[in-house]
Amino acid sequence: MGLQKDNERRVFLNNEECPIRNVVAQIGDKWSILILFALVDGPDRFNSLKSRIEGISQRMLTQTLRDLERDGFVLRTVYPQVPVKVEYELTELGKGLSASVWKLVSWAGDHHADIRKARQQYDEESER
Amino acid sequence: MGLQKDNERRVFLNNEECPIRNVVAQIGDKWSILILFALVDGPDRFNSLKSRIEGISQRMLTQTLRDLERDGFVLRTVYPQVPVKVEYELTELGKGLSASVWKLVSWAGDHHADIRKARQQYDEESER
DNA sequence: CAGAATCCCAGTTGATACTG
DNA sequence: CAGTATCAACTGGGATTCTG
Repeated sequence: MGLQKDNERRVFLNNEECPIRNVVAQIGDKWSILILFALVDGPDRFNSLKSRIEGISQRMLTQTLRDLERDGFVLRTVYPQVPVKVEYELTELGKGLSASVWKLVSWAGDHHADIRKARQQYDEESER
Repeated sequence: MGLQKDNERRVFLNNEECPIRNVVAQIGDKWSILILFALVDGPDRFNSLKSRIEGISQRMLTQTLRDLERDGFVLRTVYPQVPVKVEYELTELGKGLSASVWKLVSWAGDHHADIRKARQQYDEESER
């Protein structure tokens, strides 16, 4: 797993086998999770995604979709019409990932107030 | 929640209230999760952490610990001896976060093979 | 419509040296 | 021991322009 339980537990980096760096880091970027969630309702087209995901540039949407496709989370289908139509949808793997990430986001949502409070308190204390 | 269910679901960015950007993005950096996991076994000292987390620089360890402390995930205790001793440990909030992240990492671990396979396949296909 | 290609800056990170 | 300070290098990502 890349995480090993030794006498002294060590946490590894640069380990090809490590899912933490290899997967979590992959979706820890600025846009992956947002795209994943934008697709949970069903397939969607490039420009539709672009308009639904606030603030994303076309460059980043393309790039992040490619990465997600590469990892098997997203399926890209081209319909050869004029003009061309391209649909993106979650694979089964992608749905699993989304569900799993969703739990984390839920936790974050539930504890968001605590975090903001801690942050505020920390900032106040460090001012003095 | 920052995520809203409209007729057309939109995903927001730059929303102060949004836990996705505010929390997940916070721990989506290069080191936070590693540090969190390094602390699940119990309190640890600065230099011990540094040696257990492979590849982290002292600068990044300091900085990331500060951020985690600010968010209320980590507690920092200074023992005024000579030389000084500083211990870091997870707060209750931090334990909750770790547990929650752990589920995601577990999922990643379970499906890591699938992801690597997809990645390999994608790369092979794009070579031609 | 759905991108590909460039350019370029701002923020992040690493390396190094110094300190209470 | 546990940092802080500084500077250089790297890189993610936005803006813009062009195309099948």
